[in-house]
Amino acid sequence: MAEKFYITTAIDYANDLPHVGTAYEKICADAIARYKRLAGYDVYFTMGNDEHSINVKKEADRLGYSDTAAYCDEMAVRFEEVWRKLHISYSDFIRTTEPRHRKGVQKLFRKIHDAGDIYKGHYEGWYCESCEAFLGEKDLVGGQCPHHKRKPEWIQEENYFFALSNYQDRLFDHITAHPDFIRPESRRNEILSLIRGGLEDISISRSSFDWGIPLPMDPSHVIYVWIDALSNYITVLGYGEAESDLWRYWPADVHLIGKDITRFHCVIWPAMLLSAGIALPRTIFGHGFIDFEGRKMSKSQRHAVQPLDAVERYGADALRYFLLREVTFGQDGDFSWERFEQRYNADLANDLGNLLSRSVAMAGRYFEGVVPHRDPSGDRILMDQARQTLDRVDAAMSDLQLHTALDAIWELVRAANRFVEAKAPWALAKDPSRRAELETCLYDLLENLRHLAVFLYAFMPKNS
RNA sequence: CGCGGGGUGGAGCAGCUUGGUAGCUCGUUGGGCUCAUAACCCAAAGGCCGCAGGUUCGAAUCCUGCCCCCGCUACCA
Repeated sequence: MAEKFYITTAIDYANDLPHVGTAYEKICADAIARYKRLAGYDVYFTMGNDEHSINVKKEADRLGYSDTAAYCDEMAVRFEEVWRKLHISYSDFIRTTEPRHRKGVQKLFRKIHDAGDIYKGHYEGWYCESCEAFLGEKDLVGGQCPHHKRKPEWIQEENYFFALSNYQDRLFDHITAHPDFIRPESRRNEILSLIRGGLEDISISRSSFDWGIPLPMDPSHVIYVWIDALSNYITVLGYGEAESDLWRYWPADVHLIGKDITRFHCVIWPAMLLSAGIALPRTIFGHGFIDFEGRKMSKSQRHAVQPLDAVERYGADALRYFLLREVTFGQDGDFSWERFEQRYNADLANDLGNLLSRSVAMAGRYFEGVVPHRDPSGDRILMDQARQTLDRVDAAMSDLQLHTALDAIWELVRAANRFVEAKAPWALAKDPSRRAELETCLYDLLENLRHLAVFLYAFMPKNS
């Protein structure tokens, strides 16, 4: 039985189409998932849409939908279309409005409740309607919301709370004892200092609107959207069902998420799992953001790139390659058309494309396209290089260093181009007595292309 | 004292965990080859690795202080 590997991506708000930053996360996860499959693992890879956000409802209202669910249905279709065009090989796509999710969330909620970690309390504070959030005294400037220049209202609400503070010490100990629990290290440090500063209980229900999953013990409240969303990682494995074959994939080996939501994943989610008596995930990896032309992407300013624009112009593999190679995994990166075209031309077209082109042309010209035989006594320069590349790629992928893996592969590409220069097969072809050398040279080149195709499969599945 | 990220040849970046001749891509200059996509290969120029101290035989890499840029506060991964 193959060892299992479970990787998840964050589920996305269904109120707008994914931009390149959103796609980046799925592409990274897909590369990891494909690599693991190639390495023989039994991989499960999930993604989905988060549909219970109040922002989703507002967007549906704005567009004139009388039924928010109908809007979500359409968005789910469009999201999945984008992911398919990027060749994202996900195992399942979960939507938070699905019955299986609702059942799972309520089950988890009940578990936490039974553990004594949910209580009813009052929530009160200054509420800015424009921010849709409570503001602390120290946030106010002259008694006003600093962003909207208006006086917030004092609101009191009766809410259910999750006793997050109960888990402060256990979380801290777990993170300290497991260096790979939160990655990269900078995020880990951030979370540790956050916990050190003390955790407060959080409000986990809303009664001011009904777009969401009702509390099992009080249907007048809906469950806070983050509790709802985080649960997807287990509901997609059938947590809400009596029996699920998929449960063998838990715990997750990697939760791949954006750096902005590390707090939810590294504090609240593990605390929920601890409370419910469920095993914790192995690694939570917070990747960086992708800027566009040097500036943060923004939907309102229409400063963003649609992944499909890039796919139409250069193909999915080119976009995947650019993001995986150009961005140091874990850090922020920048997408610009200029850089993209540069990478495309230099790496894909010239280095790799030309290598393929010249190799195949020579095989055709000298051997009528038939792969020649190798002289066993010939040197193994290129073969040895490929062997080293395999080791380097494997080490890099085990450590989730996607950009390093591609670096290593491209060194092999350049080595192959150098190999051609060194062997000068066009000169060998003019000398019949060196026929064996020529055959070996071409054999090695073609064999190397085959190796490259395997190496590149995880990153560029279409063309490899 | 809010939290965090970054400052490396003209541009964009890696290296920093586990100190020991500063590396990659693009660009520039010169050369080579002709199988191939005006491609590919070789060579050269170009950096006091933000600043100042400290630890060390030795620091881009560890420690301390400072400066500058960016993100978190507005839908957003």
